[in-house]
This record gives sequence, C-alpha cells and structure tokens, in this order.
Amino acid sequence: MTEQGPAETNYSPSRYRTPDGAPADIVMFTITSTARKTAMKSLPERRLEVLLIQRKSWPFAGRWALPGGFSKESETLLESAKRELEEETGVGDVHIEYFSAYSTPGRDPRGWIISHAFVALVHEQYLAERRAADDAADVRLFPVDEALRMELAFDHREIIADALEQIRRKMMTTTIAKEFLPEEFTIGELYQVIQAVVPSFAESNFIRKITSTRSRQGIIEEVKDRDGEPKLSNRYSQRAAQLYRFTDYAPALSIYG
Amino acid sequence: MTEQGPAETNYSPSRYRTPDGAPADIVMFTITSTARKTAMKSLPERRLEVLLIQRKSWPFAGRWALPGGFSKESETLLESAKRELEEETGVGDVHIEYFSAYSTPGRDPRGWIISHAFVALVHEQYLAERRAADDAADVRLFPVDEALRMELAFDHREIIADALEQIRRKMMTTTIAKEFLPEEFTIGELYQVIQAVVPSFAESNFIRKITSTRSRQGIIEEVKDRDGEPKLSNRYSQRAAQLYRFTDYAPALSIYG
DNA sequence: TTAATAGTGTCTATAAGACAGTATAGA
DNA sequence: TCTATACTGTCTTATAGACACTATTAA
Repeated sequence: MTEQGPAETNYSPSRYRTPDGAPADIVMFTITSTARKTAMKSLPERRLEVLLIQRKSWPFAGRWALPGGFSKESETLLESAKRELEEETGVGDVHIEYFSAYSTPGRDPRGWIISHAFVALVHEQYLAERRAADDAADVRLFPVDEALRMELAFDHREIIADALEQIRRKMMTTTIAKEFLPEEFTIGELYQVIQAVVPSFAESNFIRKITSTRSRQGIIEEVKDRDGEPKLSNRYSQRAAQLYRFTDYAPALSIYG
Repeated sequence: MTEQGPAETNYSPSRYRTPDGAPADIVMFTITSTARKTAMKSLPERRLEVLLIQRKSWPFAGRWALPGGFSKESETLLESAKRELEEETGVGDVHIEYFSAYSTPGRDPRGWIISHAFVALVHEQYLAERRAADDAADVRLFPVDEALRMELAFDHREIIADALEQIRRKMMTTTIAKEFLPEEFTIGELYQVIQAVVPSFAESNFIRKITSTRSRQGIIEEVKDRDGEPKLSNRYSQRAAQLYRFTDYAPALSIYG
C-alpha cells in the first residue's frame, strides 16, 4: 500500500495532535403516565419524555443539554455512561446501550471532542422520587417533540433525533418495550407503550395477533397465579384484563421470508 | 444533582487527562467468487472475506490487524474511515457505516486510545486489480472464519466478531445484499450472497416468496430491456434467468404484526 | 443425453384483516 | 344504565411451506 498512518509506523504520542476529551452523552427516555379525568377507570395518557440538564457554565451556559460528562482512562465508555447517569438520576439498573459517535469538527468550542452517545430507557417509577424533589430545578423531563423544537447545547438536538429514530426502530423489531413496562402488564398497556414511542403504530386486531400467531412462538406469555389460574388486573378497567410477561424469546425478522 | 462533571463546571483542558488518539478501524467485507470445475456453467462458490493488514511496527509487529489509522481534528470519523480505506484499497465509493466504539482500558499499549469501528462492504470486482498486484503481500483477504481463529492485533478479533454479527442481522433485515451484487442480478446470485453471509439461511421456495408476496410491496423488481421484454442472463446456467434489481423500497419489519 | 440452473402447478395449513358482537363491574 | 376497557365469533383473503413437476440449452 501507499503511505501508512501512524498505526503502521513508529509511534510517539507527542508527535500528534490528540483529542481533548471523549465524553459520554446519554439520551435518557422514559414514558410518563398521566391519569385522564374520565367518569371511571381508564388508561392513562402516556408520553415519551427525555431528560435534559440546564448548563451552568461555558459553553452554552443557560441552554438545556443532555446529561453526560468526560470519560476517564480507567473505565470503558459504557461504565462512564452508567456512572454519569447514576449521578444524575440516582438509578443504576437501567437499560443502557451505546448508540453512535459525534465528531463533526467544531461541534464543541472547548476543542477536539468526540462525543459518545448512549440511549438509556428507564421506568417512570424509578424517577418518581427524583421528580418530586427536583421539579422546576435544573434537571427536567421534556416531551420529546418539545425537546426537538428547543435550542439545545452542542449538537444535542441532532443526537436526540437520531436516538429517537433508533428506539422507534427497536420498539418495532425487538422487545425493548419491556424496559418501559412492569414485569407483568396488560395488552392495553403494551399497546400504549408502543404508541407512545411510535405514534403511527396502529393495529386494529392487536390483541388477536399478539395472543395467536407469533405469540405461539412466544414473545409474551400469560401470567398464572399459584393455582394455575390466569392472573388478571383491573387497574384500568372494570373488566379485568389478562396479565402477560415477556419471555426470553427474540424473534428473528427477515425481509426474505 | 450532586457534583457535576467537567462539562458543567469551568473548563480547562489542561486539568484533565485526555485521550491519546481516536483511530478509525475498518472491518471491510467482500464476497469472493470462485468458479467450480463442473461439466458446464454453474454458480460459483461464494465466500465472505475480510481485509487484514500485517503490522510492521510496535505494538503487535508482525500480527495481522484491521486497516485504519488515527483520525484528524479536521475531519469527521466517517471521513477519516473513508480516507484510510481509500489509502488501503484504492476504492472510494464503498458502502461504509459507523458501527461501535472500543474503549476497554489497556486495549492499546500506546495509551488511552478509543477505537471507532466501521463496517465497509465492497464488491469483489473493486478489489480485483489490487489483489493481483498485492497478492502474498502485507495486505490480504482472509475468509472470515479463518480470521476469527487467528491471533490478531489489539482486540480486533472481537471487533470482527461484532461486525459479523451486525452484518448478519442487517443482511436479513435490510437490503445491504445490494452492496455485494451488481446492479442487475439473478435470484440465484442473491440467494448465494445471503448464504455467504448467513450460512444458516435456507428457503426452499425462495424464488416463489421473493417474486410474490412481499415482493409485491417491491423489494426487487424485474429488469426489462428497451422493448419492455424481460431481460435475462445465462451467466450461470443454460436456461436463462430473469434479472432483477433492488428498488428503493425498504420494508418496515415488526414483531407486533 | 445429461448436467446444472431456473423455474411452475397444486395442494394444504396457517395467518392476516375486517368488523360486528359479547363481557365485566363500578360509578 | 352507561362507560371504558377487554375480549370473541365469523368470514374472507393472503401467505407459507412442501414437493413433485416442467423448461432450457451447451457440453
């Protein structure tokens, strides 16, 4: 081959300009439930929200930004992201996954800083205490559409848009819905969670499809009580609904049949 | 919140340890065709191969490694990966996408170096001249299973394994097969390409499925000549086969019906 | 005539999709 | 009795899957 990069020649760190930092930024989604004021029990309104922090200092002081911070040499990026998130939300056992890197020159006025974006999915209940304490403070949940219309710090608007696209795809093709649901849930809840993330989702016969056909291959299964009787819930309706849970089965999708 | 990271306080780069480099490493896959020696025209054997480079210097001198090199402050990681790959293969118009980051402490003896892995998919024909010139040199294609059994530099074995898993999933769920095929191809070729990447793929009625059902929603379409007559090919068989091309249609897969 | 690929015919079982109807129980 | 959710019945059409059969033509 022609000239090789530094990796193929004698290496001396001081000869090269090196990055000024490798932060992890976390797009933390949750789905909030708000009770509707109806005559009787009803399903709540569910809305996809994203956690933002108001910056205190340069650059972008005053602007809202994604939580995150610089990673350390002694940790992986994933460990770094988990640490930062725990510092922000006080919650450790969240679903968190690497997602993409952002490296456009000039994206951070502090220098050459490549940001590593993570997506975290959190049960609303884990944030409950935090919200009470910090409401109207410098850490808040915003509805996703609202966040996407805001002037955020850095390229965080683009990061959120990419993260949203990714979880929309994953919501339809994997079982990440479980990250937003209790262990046992009703079909109505599952349907709502899918719709909160993918508004265009509409399946007239949803219960029929999920409880026959593919479900025979076991994405979800009915919950039974100790006597082997179907376990029901009437949280949301007069008529009790069957409770389900996700199994470990992950269907392999294919466009080729 | 509790204590904020550097991003939320006054920033002074010199106060923090910074990374020693952000290289892009490229897992470049291609599918090679080898004619079988049969009595007549027949489909070639197709094999998934990955491009490796033999390192000349410390660290891991003599070991085979992924092509790549340190990114520069003035370019995005994608631009960096494209540049490195072009230097290696002489080809510019390849399909290349970001894939993951590798950050385990100690993964690179030269220091704190977070590697950005890309997957590139290349038509075999683009490599044809290169191979003739460089055969038995320090840049070679290896069958993927062989590469995964080798002692490679850094954590490149793990990177290749992850990349393989990713393109296997994408081969089944997207139309990346087109990156390994000519503009116009036969069903037999498509089937072979899928199998080269996903050996477990087996569809007895493949032609039937792809030309009815989902194909009515248009993943591929028949190629016609100027007179509107079906365009055929007899590259691989006595009986001429219909040529197809991919459309722009990307099916939306779902586990929920 | 055969080899090697490229299809088609036909049948059956399963799934998708629509849509009207029934079930439940607290307010 | 009404309301809001949770289903079930029934019909039609589409798709999946198996597998035997026909088609093509240079060597």
